[in-house]
Order: sequence, then C-alpha cells, then structure tokens
Amino acid sequence: MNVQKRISFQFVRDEVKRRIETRVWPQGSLLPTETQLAEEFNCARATVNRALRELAEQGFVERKRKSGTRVKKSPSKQAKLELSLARQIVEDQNQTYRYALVERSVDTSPGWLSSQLGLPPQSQILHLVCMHYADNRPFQHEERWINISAVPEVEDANLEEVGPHEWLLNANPFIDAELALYAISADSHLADYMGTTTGAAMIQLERTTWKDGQPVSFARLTHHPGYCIRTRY
Amino acid sequence: MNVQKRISFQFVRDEVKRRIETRVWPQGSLLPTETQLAEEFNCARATVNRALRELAEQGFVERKRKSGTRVKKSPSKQAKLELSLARQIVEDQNQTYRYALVERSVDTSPGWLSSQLGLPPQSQILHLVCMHYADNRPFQHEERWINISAVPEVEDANLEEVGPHEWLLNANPFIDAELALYAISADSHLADYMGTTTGAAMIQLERTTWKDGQPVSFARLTHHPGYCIRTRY
DNA sequence: TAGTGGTCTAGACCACTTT
DNA sequence: AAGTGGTCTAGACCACTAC
Repeated sequence: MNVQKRISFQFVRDEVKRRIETRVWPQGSLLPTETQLAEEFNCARATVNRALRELAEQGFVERKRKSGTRVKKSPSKQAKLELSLARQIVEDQNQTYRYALVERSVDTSPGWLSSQLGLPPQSQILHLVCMHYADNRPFQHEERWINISAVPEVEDANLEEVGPHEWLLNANPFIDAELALYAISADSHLADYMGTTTGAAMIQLERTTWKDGQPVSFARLTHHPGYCIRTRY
Repeated sequence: MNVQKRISFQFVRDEVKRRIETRVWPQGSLLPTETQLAEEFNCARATVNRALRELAEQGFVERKRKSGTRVKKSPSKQAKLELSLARQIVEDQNQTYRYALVERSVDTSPGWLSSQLGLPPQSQILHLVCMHYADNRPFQHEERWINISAVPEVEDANLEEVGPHEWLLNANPFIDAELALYAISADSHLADYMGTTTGAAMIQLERTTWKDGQPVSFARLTHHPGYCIRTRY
C-alpha cells in the first residue's frame, strides 16, 4: 500500500525548484498555472500558491496576474549581512569585549553633516568618539554624530559604560538605516587608535539612521585591518 | 453605515507592528494568541497567522508552539546586499562596460587552492585573470580559479568576450557561494592594473562557489579605490 | 473581457512544547 | 495532557492585466 502522506507546500516548493534547476522548466519559460499544479500534486491551490510565493520571494520565479508564473532569467540572489553591534560580534567570537568613550561634546552641526542628514543649520548635535576592543586589541573605532532634537534624552545619557550605538538601539529599536561600505587607508590619527601603521587598509562602514523620516544619527565605524565580513548565499 | 472593508493580513500585520513599535506590546512581552487576535480583528485565524508569520520573518517577533508569540528583544534586521556581475553594476550606473581577458592557463591546483576548495591534489584547474572597465577606467580586477572536473565545458569556452563569472552563471545559475569581504592595500602589480598607486585601499571580495557539494570556483574580485557598496535596511 | 494570481474564510487536523 | 502555532482544504471572491 502506498501510504502517500498529505502533500505539503514544502514538497511542492522543492519539487518545482528541482524542475527549475534541472531545466525541466528552462529559464524564461512559463510554469503551469496554480490550478494545474494543484491537480498534478493533488493538493489545494492554496498550497501551490504558498509554494510559488516562497519561490518568488527567493527570486527563482516572477509572478504576474494574467500572465502567469515565469522562471527568472538570472536568479537574483541577495547576500544577507548581519550587521550587529560591535559587542555582539566580539562576544560571538568568544573574545572579551571592552568599550571606551574617548570624546564627547555638544556642538552645532558642521555643514557637511547638516547636508548629509538634511538638518537645518545651527542644529545641536552630540559628537562622540569611542573605541571597541576585542581581547584588549582595538576592534572598531566609532565616530558618531547624533541629532539631539530627534532624541533629546541622549544628552543626559550615560555613555561611559554603554556605547552610543547600543544606547540608541535600546532607546529606539525600530530604525531605518542607510549603509555605505568602503575601504580606506588609515591616517596617522586612526592608525594610532587602531594600533596599526599609517596607510593600513581598513573597512569603514557609514551608517545613517532615521526615525519616522527624521534624521537621528550618522556614524563612521572603522574596523581593524584584517577584519573580514563573511556570509553565504 | 460602517462599510468596514474585509480585514487583510496587511492590515493586521501593520497594526501589530505599530503596537510593537509604540510599545503597546513591549519588547519581550507575549502577544495574544492567534485565535484571540482573529477575534479582535474579526477575521480568520489564517489571516492572523500570515500576518504574524511575516513579522517573524522580518525579525520583529519570535514564535514557538505552545509558548506563543513574543516580541523580540533586539529586532535582528539584516542588510541585503546585491552582489551582481561587474557588467550589471557598471551598466546600472549608465557607464560603458568593457571586459578584457588578461591571462589564461591550465595548471595543477596549488596547495593553498586545493585546501581552500577541498580539491584532491593534482587537480586540473583553469586559472584566469581579467579586467572589467567602466567608461574605460579600471573597475574591477578578477582573478579566478575554476575546478575543471566540475565544469569540463569551461576548458573549451570562449572567455575572450564574456567574463568567467558571467559564463559560469549562465552555465549554472543555481550555485551556492561563500563570501568574504575585506580591505587590502594595492601591491604594485594590482596598482598597475587598477591605474592607482601602490598602497591604495581597495575592497576585495572572495567568492567560493559550490554545486551539489562539489567545489566549482574560487575568485578574488578587487574593486577600484573609492568603490562603495550601498544598501538600506 | 477573460484568465491568472492574490487573498480570505471556516473548519479541521497535526506537531511541537511545556506542564 | 493541554495549549499554541503550523498547515491543508475547498470554495469563494477580488484585482490586476494581457488580449
């Protein structure tokens, strides 16, 4: 007796994916309709729908009403990057994390920053410089500017123990960010902080954050030479 | 008359998200059960289920059978990186793309590569060096090693016109890759290729690809100084 | 205007996990 | 053993879009 289990959307999803990968349904071709597939797999259309919806999310197929479901020409895979707090990265590597606040001052926003964040001139900003260490070796240099009017509480926050990044995330976990990632050569100042030599290549991450359309913060996170971002896709 | 539209899963999703963001349901707290929410919103449980499932995917809540749905402490957002072909990146910037094959040779795999890819010793590999240009300025330097036994056809492929990355993706669109991203200083050789000075900081991307568990290729993609990866999350 | 995917429902049963 | 999310069904109607 064939004790066929009830068909799951995973089964349909994986089988359709297999047919795409083995080019039973070549790139650019049209898949059967949901109704046809439901018949073939002997399941409800909703089940097929969920399977195909996931494949669409993953970038294998494109779906359009009336036209049907098409195998994508170039599967547009995306690498997913975890961009955590320095503390989390360090602790995930089983290293000891240490944080130090280096500089703190309240200023009026310089021109370049106002333009970067879209701030009115003369805005008050909190300027911070801090260091993150892993096993007492420099891990990340953080320079940050915070728009005080967006988070007035920050002026009274104690940032000696907890870094501004972490403080901001706690105060406001739901924030939109824009990222830019590039390589820089250490100037003598940075080299000094990072315990390396002038000219060393390092990865720098610029992070601009917004809350309800209001600019909150701009940060430059510079990682020690040799720091490597890894992922899989 | 209150012409209440039929409740959509988007409505439920957004309303629940709003309550989380405004801390009606604070971080770490337990949400009502699907059944309760379905009652409140006057919709089917399946609708609530889909809404909560999406919020779980997006990292706002955590769901466990029997325990219920909990607001996550630190919403674990992930940045998504598009890592396209050099040609695509260049053309997306409305610049003219040019490709050049610089070196091509068939060798036995050196030790470091065998170890990187997990190849048996004495494996035959195709070694390639090529350049990608944007508006005739160096854009990306590509050094690549391909495991010939994994893709025998590559030995006869014409790689004068189409780069190996693009060729491989066409030959086999469904590939798993491991990525490493870091900063390097240009040595005189690379500086020469990239039309820059020795010591310039550049972003280098290492890409190892596998097909059905079999190693296919290892590549080092070096971007011109000033190259910047941008994203939002 | 007709065809296709998009979504909702009401009910059912299952599977995991805590008690 | 009981509670909660996970999923499937069968049917219905809607919304977009190619024709």
